[in-house]
Amino acid sequence: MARERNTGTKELAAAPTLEDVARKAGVSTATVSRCLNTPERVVDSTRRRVEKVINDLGYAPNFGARAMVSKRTNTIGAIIPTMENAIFARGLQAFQEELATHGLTLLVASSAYEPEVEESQVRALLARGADALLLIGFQRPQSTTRFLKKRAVPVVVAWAYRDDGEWPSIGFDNRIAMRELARKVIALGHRKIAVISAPQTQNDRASERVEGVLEAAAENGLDPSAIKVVETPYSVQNGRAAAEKLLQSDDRPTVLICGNDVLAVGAIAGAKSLGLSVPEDVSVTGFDDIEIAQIVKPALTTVHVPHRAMGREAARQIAGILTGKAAAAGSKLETQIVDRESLGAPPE
Amino acid sequence: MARERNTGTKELAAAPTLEDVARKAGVSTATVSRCLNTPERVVDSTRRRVEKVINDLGYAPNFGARAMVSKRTNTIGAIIPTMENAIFARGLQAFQEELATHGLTLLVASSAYEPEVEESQVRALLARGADALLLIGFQRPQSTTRFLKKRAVPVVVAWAYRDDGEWPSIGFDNRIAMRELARKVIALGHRKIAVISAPQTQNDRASERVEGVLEAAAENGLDPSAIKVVETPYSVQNGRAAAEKLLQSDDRPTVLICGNDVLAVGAIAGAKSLGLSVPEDVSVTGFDDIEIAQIVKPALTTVHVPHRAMGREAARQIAGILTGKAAAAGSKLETQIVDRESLGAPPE
DNA sequence: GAGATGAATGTAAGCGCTTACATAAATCCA
DNA sequence: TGGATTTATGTAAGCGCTTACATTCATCTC
Repeated sequence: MARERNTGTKELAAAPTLEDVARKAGVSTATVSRCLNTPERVVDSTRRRVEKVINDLGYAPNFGARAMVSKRTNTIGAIIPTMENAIFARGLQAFQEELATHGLTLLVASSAYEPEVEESQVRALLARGADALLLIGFQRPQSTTRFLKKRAVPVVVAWAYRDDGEWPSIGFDNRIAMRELARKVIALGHRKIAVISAPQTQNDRASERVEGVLEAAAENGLDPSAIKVVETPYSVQNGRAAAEKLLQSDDRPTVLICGNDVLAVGAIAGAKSLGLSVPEDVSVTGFDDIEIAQIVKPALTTVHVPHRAMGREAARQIAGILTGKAAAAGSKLETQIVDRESLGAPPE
Repeated sequence: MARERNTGTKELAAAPTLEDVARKAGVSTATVSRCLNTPERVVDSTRRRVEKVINDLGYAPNFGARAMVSKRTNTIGAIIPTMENAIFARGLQAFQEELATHGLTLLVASSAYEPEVEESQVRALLARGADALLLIGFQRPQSTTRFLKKRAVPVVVAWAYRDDGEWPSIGFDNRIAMRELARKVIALGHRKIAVISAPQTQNDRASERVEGVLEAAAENGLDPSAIKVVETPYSVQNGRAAAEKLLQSDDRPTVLICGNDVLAVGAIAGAKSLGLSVPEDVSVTGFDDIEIAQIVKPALTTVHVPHRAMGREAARQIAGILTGKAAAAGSKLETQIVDRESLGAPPE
């Protein structure tokens, strides 16, 4: 009677299978499967009996087996650079919520900003049957792109926008957004500008933002090469350290343009620790407009990114591709400068 | 020659299979499988040939098929209440890192603090083959517990500690931690205490923290029923709104004890918006000691939770269970009050 | 009331992989 | 040099599921 299973050293009780349910309910596996997938095709009395057994046994269909035969997992993979800070959290949440309304499940992996990790996550997610992928930014090794192309996986890129990119993208133009902010900074009279950026290699968002600053400088007759650019991974601590170093140099900048809000919050802390007040002695700007930007004192002048709209739209386009309704066209979103307290005129 | 596949409307190119690789490399599927799993059992020349084909084809083994036959996925599922704020981020990151050193992969799902969502996530994660689960806190519907017991899945609970719990837990005693903090508050002279908590139903961390406050009050001869407890979901906005309401009441509390740092940061903002200064007019305390606690002005007096240690230890115990080395014993961690600026003596 | 119709259920193939077992080839030793 | 041993590779079963097709049985229709 008892089936011979689980003879190894494993402690996990063997999960009940479709067949277990079928046997106990006195029906065929096909009927059980139908109860799960097309209940209207099973007569009530049978269905109730089967459902009871399913409950009694604590049965849950084996996802792998199901995926293997139906070739569809309704799972979308997303690979974000980090979970540590809030940069991607809100957008991802919205992405998830919107996916759910289309019956899709999200699987998240984080690459720690390492291209090789990203590639292995891509493989892992596809092996797990992800029907489509959400990636951040365009910059990645050829090998990853080639692999993705070969597999012809639907891919959507977010947090960046490019209309001639490898894949449709839902995002904004990082360069232009930052250029606008830099123009505003320069218009206020700042001439000694320093930038605190994330490492620019393999991070197009970071490098485009820096470009934006340099462009605005050039436009205004400033020497771009005179702008100090410090690179350091996104973290409050790093932002603080970078700011302290920059502000202790002989030729102190009057403004610190930061690659994102996390660095900017650190920069404010760094300025304060040196006894400088923001924005009277030195101005600080951020990018992203995450929650913390409103909380820090002085509140951060930053670039607002429509995170939720971006996540939602990305999910919609993916759902569109998967149902064959529409080839995703990408979508360019607008950012907007949020004027708060941390940016003022330069001293004197 | 070409295999007949992918005849549906799907756009996804059929992923290459083991057999595709085998055919192209002129070997059997068993050999290809061995190249992947036990390369030392394949002669060099063959292995190199196979590896080349694997690369050319962009082959990645189908995870579902693999899991189905090997009964092991090396995947651990974690279900956290929310990804929105940073509460769980750091601990989860450490959990992940430690899992990786044991060759285990993390799959994260979030329940949005909804018990039914949690249960469905449990099922989804197990269907996906999770070898073990990390859950937050002990409180959940019977049905979920029953299901988990029936399946005999290894489960470890974090962010709470109980030595007589259903499962081993890696965490701390929320009640005692909060009681210590409340004692300190009362010792400073506060008598009009209000609590801003997350909704207590189905959240043992929240309810135990509230209990801790009431206990400290009772110990000190205060009437626990005189303590106002406001419940609102964790968010800065909600914390702010709750604080504003509380601080505008006739009998204004002199301290707002908040269920976590996110609410506390909101509470500080609320106090300020009413023109009250913290801690001179009203004190505020938090719980968790997330990054934001040091950034907000005034810096938050809060309970430091060893997030990273907790995540790491949870991962170790899970790895221990899975390798059969050790039955997880759980582990009680110590929290510690961090004295910063937001808690002072009551006014007058 | 006999054949047609349709609803409910069963049968069995096959998805991509691992692995026990079978076989073939290479190496060894007296 | 021939049989025993070792090493490399192949063969095929079976993991849990879905689904096309086959079967059974109750209802109709004239």
